[in-house]
Amino acid sequence: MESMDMPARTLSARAPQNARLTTLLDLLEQRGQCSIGELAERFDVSEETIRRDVRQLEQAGRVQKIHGGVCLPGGVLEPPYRQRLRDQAEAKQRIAERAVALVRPGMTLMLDSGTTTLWLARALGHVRDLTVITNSMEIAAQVLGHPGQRLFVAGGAIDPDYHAAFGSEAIDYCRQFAPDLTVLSMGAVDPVRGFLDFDAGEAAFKRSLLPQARRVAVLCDATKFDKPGFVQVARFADVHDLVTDQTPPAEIAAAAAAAGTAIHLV
Amino acid sequence: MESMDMPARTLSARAPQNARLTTLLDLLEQRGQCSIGELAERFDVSEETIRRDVRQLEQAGRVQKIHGGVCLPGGVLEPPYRQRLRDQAEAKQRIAERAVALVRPGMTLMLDSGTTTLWLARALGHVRDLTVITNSMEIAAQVLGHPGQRLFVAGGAIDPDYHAAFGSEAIDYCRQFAPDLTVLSMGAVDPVRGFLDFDAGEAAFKRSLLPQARRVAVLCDATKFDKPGFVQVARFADVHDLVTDQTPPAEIAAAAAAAGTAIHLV
DNA sequence: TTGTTTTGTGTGGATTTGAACGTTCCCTTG
DNA sequence: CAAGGGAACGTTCAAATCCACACAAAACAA
Repeated sequence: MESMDMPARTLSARAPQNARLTTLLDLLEQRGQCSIGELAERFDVSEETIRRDVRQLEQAGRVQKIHGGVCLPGGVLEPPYRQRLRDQAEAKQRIAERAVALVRPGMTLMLDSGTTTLWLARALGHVRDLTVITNSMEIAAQVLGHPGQRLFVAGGAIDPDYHAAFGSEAIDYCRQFAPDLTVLSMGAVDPVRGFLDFDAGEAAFKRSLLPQARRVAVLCDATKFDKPGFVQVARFADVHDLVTDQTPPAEIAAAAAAAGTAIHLV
Repeated sequence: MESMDMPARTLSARAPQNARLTTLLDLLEQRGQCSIGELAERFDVSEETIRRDVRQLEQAGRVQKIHGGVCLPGGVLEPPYRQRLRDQAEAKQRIAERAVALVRPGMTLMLDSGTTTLWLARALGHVRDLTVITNSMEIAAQVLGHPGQRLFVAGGAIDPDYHAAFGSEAIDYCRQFAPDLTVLSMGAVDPVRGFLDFDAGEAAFKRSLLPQARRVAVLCDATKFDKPGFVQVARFADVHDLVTDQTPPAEIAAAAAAAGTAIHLV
């Protein structure tokens, strides 16, 4: 396994063949972290052998190497939501700060799950007298830290990837609200099919929000313009505001103009 | 490296760096603030090393440096929530670790909002194949960080003091589940009236959980034994297990024994 | 036997740690 | 209000520790 011409992917899916690797993982899950020397003594092998094992497990994403030892993945320095925030972080943050201008004190806001909307929730920290409805646990945690903001959460089964509820309970719960502004993040934008997403459940939830909203804003960075979408969420005519960080392609700009969607650049 | 007969939380000297950061954060959540010298002595490293750790954590936004020590971020506006979390923190943590013994892999758990149940959610981090239902945003955030645990959240209007949903939507949502174990924290215990709480809404939510549960456990520290309650939540006969940190007064012990409530001391 | 995989050892490089030293900040005293 | 003492802070540098790579020995299978 030294040379890199063989894909290390072979052991990532199923359980490791080596008995020592499984025992090591068990030990880690029991203890949370171990030092290299400790493990070497425990298995009665050299420290270098342990390091090789740890390297394999790290490539498979099962553990995390640290100086002096090994621990379970999910570092202390990065709470889970921060990891996903890193992608296109500057662009998303700028977009979120621009979107704050769409919000007035006293408004009722619906924020769907998504990293860009999470940035928006953060940027709204100083706005008082706000009512926020969301299906995202991350956004809920954020809003709870903001004094003077009321929070309503759509519950149900929580998707472990998105940390949000997309089920029928969440859809039914949101139907009772008539938010002044509904803010959505989106997986892709297509000049013909409008706003698209990759996950069917997520898309169905977002679609259900459209009829209730007085105004709909979509936040997306420029990387979404040349991505192939999967499930349709909204047409251009459904969206009043599109906040993005780069001038969209001509076809998209034309479709937005024809449908009356205002484009806000940052 | 010493033997590991100590509890996992009090790490032996010379643990890997990441372990120190984790433990430092845990300590800070219990105490609210610590001095540099105190931490250096606690971890048996130089003060300079602690300062370097603190710098890292500060850059990650997890702590805040102050002259002479370190404290949790958030500043002057301390929500009552964090105060309760620190109150009797060691006792609650010990109680939570004892309560882990009531949980088996594969179980479905209902955890109500409360600082002791939040400690339990933390202590359950390494238990695989668990289904958790909760109305607490804090517990939800905690469980989302645990791989292999499914999460269902009861939503609705979120109480800004408790960070949890107590409304009729939450009650209705929880009615569909039949958890193997329902864990409640409680505001007070009375030999005659049983288990009591201070908030009517919270009490109504907890009461609604009792008929669904196969087994009910109450976690409460000893300070709850001589507090005057306000709203009744459950009788002794409704509760199968009471986990606490000190021998309860004779009247309470007698009432528990008469009703068949098992008392677990830590 | 031969070839492959795993393990142990040695070396150079990288990271972390602790002590020393100059600076900054807080608080008391005049 | 200013000055000064002292504690805390950040920086620098040497020592210790840890890590990755290379290569040889050992275990194993064909």
